[in-house]
Amino acid sequence: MSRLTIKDIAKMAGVSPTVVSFVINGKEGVSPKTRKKVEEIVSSTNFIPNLSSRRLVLNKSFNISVVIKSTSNPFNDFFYFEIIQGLMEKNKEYGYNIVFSDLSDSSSNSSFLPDILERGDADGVIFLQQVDDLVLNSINKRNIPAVLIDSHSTQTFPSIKADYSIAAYTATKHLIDMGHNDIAFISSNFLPSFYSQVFAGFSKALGEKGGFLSPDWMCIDAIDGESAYDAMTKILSSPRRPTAVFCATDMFAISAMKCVKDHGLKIPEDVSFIGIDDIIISKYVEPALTTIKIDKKAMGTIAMELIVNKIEGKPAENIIVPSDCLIRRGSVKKIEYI
Amino acid sequence: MSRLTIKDIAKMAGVSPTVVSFVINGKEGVSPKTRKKVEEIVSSTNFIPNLSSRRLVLNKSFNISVVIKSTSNPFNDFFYFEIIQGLMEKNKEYGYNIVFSDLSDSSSNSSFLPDILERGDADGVIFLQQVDDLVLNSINKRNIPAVLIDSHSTQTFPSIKADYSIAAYTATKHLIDMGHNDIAFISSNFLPSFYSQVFAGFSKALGEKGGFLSPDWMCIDAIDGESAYDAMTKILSSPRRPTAVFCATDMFAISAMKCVKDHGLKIPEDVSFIGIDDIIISKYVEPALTTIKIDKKAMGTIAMELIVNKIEGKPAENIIVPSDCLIRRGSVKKIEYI
DNA sequence: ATGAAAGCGCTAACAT
DNA sequence: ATGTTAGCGCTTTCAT
Repeated sequence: MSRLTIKDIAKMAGVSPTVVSFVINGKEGVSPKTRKKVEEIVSSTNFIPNLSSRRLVLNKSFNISVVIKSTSNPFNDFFYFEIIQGLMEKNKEYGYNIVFSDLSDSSSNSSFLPDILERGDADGVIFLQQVDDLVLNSINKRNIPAVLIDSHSTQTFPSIKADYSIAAYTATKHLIDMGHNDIAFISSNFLPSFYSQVFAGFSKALGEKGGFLSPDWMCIDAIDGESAYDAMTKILSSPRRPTAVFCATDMFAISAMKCVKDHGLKIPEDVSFIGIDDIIISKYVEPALTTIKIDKKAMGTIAMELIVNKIEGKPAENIIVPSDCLIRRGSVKKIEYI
Repeated sequence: MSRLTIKDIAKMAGVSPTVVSFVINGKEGVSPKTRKKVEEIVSSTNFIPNLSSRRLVLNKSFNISVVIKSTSNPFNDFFYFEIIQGLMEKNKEYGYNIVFSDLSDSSSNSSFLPDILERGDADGVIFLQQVDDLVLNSINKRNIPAVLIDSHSTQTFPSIKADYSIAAYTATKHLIDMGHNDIAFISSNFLPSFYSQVFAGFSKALGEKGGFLSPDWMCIDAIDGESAYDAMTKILSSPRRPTAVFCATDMFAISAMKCVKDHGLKIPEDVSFIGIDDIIISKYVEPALTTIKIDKKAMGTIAMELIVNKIEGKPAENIIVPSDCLIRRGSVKKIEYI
């Protein structure tokens, strides 16, 4: 027994397929009486119109592509997963198919895009985190509606970002409020826009307090857990030890904390730590990491709204999610001056 | 400028659409000469046939649905993500669209299935972790090819599982080999098949050594981090303290370790811990958790193979992934008898 | 080996 | 308000 078609329903209702189509799509121009009859038959037979034929005739795939860039870094996965939850939740309102691709997809063929985009099988695409400009150029050329999440690209796509300057300011300010003056700095400068935001926020907070930057304590080339660990080793080997360390990401903080513990020092008694992101794991490290929450689920939710707007031809502005939410846990000690 | 169609290519090559279709799909019955001509035009124009029309005529969606059950438990997410990576990686060979749905999808309508399955828009479905029998019954009724990952369902779908009996045995054996005799047990009995496997492996290892189970140290109703914490509290309040704790999941272990630390005890000096799963976070807790690795990426890879086999009508057996891989880290102390 | 033509299930213009 | 009909872009049967 194969599935019912719109023709079957039409026959059963004694009307034409057009009428059934109108009823299904909630269009005007059907008398209340026939509408009701058709609706009854549709619901009693559990009829669902074949999506493939709609795709063909409407020239719409009902797919939204979500592309993530595969890295070997498991921390990114945490970041992704929360965004994805937001995406899926919001999509329940829209009913698209959320199709995942890994950007390394494309390494196989000559193009830069995942297969689904290459074959024009997505109505829109959402990019998670950093994307190459090459990829974005391809998207532009093909005129595929796109939005960027937490990207630091210079391209002009609607994007949803955090304000890392505010986040860094809030974090540093907290350290200062807790009595810290001697604050080390660990960041990546791999993404210039990210770095400049973070540094701006950090130095603004420090400047307000009349504090200063100690070159021995400035590490700007961390890139992953390991290099953050190394950075911390270097900081600890400097003549004076900072009372607190500001880290541009929780991932850096967690690795640097490990370094401090390996040196036999106590957190937060000997050194305090603060991060940015509030990745899931931060709650579970010892001590739990004080950090600035970047609301990744909200990023997903908003991204979904933006892409649907774009697909429907409505305007879609850039959005910046609140980035000043301090999550106080156990990694920052209050210094009492007596 | 709209996209090229097979007709355009046919015209350019001076042949009929049929021939182009044959060439694209690698079918016999085209002279080498025309085949070559068509191939050249196809590749020079970057022609990719419209997937929607193939979907319609072939009655195939080219979608594989991956359904995850949304829980509030972030640990599950780690588990998912590794599986998903395996799925996506393997899918590069097949080229399906991997479409994600959250099972709570269905709460909106009267059915139990995600929309994509309800409307017959997936060629197959992969279920991650536990699924209700109600859902599986619906799948059966609709004759949708399905495979189960790490499910403890009694239904007869091809499934890819870990052997938690072997895992528990390996873990407990390691504790014993490290000199432990007094071993506490924390597990969930929520999924009977999971529980019986775990208990069987645990007691087998203990029995071989002539050890015994202390009722005070048996907790079988942990269900999440919190309850595992509580279970550990109870164990610590018993007259004698175990030297080691076996935990059926890393998540239980991590929470129970927190409890032990909160009691001012040291791990592994005072109490040793072992878990099962090797979730990402286990590497980062303090001390890093010794555990049994369940290869989740492999589970994803294999699941992809199985579902494609099923879709193509080939046989698809059950697969059990190796479950005896001990990952030694810092949470188990060797007891020296002097 | 190649081409003509029907048809997959729907939508939407166009009649009535 | 309702029906007829022509496609959407492919695959596939059937002629040639």
